[in-house]
Amino acid sequence: MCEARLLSVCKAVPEADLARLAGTTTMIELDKGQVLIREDDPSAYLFNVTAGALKIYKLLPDGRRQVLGFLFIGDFLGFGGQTNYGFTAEALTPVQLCRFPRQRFMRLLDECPSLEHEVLGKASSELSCAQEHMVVLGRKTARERIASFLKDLSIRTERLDRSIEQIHLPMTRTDIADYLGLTTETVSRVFTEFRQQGRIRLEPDGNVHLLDPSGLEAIAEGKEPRSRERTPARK
Amino acid sequence: MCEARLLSVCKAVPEADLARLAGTTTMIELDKGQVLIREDDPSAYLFNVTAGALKIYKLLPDGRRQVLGFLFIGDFLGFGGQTNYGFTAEALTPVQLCRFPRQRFMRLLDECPSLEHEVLGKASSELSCAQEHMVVLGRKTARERIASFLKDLSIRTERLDRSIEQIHLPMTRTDIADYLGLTTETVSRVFTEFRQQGRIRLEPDGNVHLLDPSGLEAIAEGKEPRSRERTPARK
DNA sequence: CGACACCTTGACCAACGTCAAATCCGGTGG
DNA sequence: CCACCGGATTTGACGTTGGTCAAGGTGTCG
Repeated sequence: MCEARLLSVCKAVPEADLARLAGTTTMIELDKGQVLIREDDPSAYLFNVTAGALKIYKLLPDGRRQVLGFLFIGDFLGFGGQTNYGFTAEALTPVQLCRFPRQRFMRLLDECPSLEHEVLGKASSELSCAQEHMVVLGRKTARERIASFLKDLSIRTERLDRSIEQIHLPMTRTDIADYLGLTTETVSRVFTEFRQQGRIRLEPDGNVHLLDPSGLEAIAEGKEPRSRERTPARK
Repeated sequence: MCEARLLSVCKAVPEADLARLAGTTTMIELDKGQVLIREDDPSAYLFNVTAGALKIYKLLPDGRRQVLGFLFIGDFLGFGGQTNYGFTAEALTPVQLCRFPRQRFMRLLDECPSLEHEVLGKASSELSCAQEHMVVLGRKTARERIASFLKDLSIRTERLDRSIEQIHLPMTRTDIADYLGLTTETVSRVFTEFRQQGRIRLEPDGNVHLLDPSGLEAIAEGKEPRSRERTPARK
């Protein structure tokens, strides 16, 4: 009977089965900075975020880090690797989650097709997000990456709150850099550039106002004039 | 009753339901270069590759391209965007596919939990692949990207054929570049470097021999000293 | 044999990374 | 209330990886 139920996978579970789900579910709380799951650990549990924000990331042996995404209320966490987690998850803020034992949850899927539908839907939309992010990482410039990032957060914020032109960044510049395949310095420089251009306003507490959403949108989509464009040969 | 059945999602369908699935399924064939689905088109069908290879990609307005992946026999294609495709799919070789009407297929999922399990499994493992590729795109050098690419193909080849140290590249250098977030020139230069170091042998028909799998593995994982070359060139 | 698409190679260059230092800011303790 | 500390952020100078541009090579097919 959690408050986030309408946002979570649980919304797909009919009343009759809800008790069974609840019986095996534990409420978990984490402080900022605490690690929820560790890459390559056996995936004994699945989770549903009911409050707060997390980052998930993978590490290379030499310490390079790729942040795969940020999770907020309603996000589901755990599918992917069949037997072991494929990434580390760490709290960006104090976090509250529902924890489901993996085996039990999987068994419940058999008996509750609407739940499996819901989970498949979550997996599909995560896959879409991942594919969109590949475009960002593979083909966009630093400015385009930052603009895409701000736009994405704005859209996700919109789905929860209603304010679309003010967003909150619970993560550090380093997290953003590791998400976008950049360095903190580059992230900082682009933020400064956008600020000086009047496109955003940065507050010290991590709030950001999008003063020029459509301009950011244009940059994000690569519709902005770039110095050199691939146009039909000029000679 | 297709030959690829044991590799495809259909393997999860019990005999009883198989007729219903078959009744709505069409066999599709494409020539090299033909487009199967186009980004943003309504997703009326889902597909299962039964022969050949395809690439899937997204385009930016100015023509920049990100190849999201390559599909081979057994790969499933179509989930993701709920109502429209999220990418274009184009044949790299002559291709054969099973085509399922989306609506019908979705309805069949309700009645056949093992099929839905299978699809969810495919979606999950695609998500894992996508996340792994984010690390490649966001945090690896050109050499590491190429080494990762060769290793991935080697592992996928292993699952189908048995040869792990000889792989085939049905795609062009440009496709590889657009998959790895590089340019054709860089891909070509790294191939040349690996060839000169005796790590690979390139044949004109697209076959590649991995002469030094463990060296490539080390490079792919970023375990290689970031400095200069290694091992004497064997040519 | 020639056209064409693909691939390789070379010279140059710029976007972004690296390294270093200054600044900001929240928290802590006197 | 204020001085101080440490981590986060910003800013600047400079370097490098990989992109750009251009030319030439190679294989295929009609």
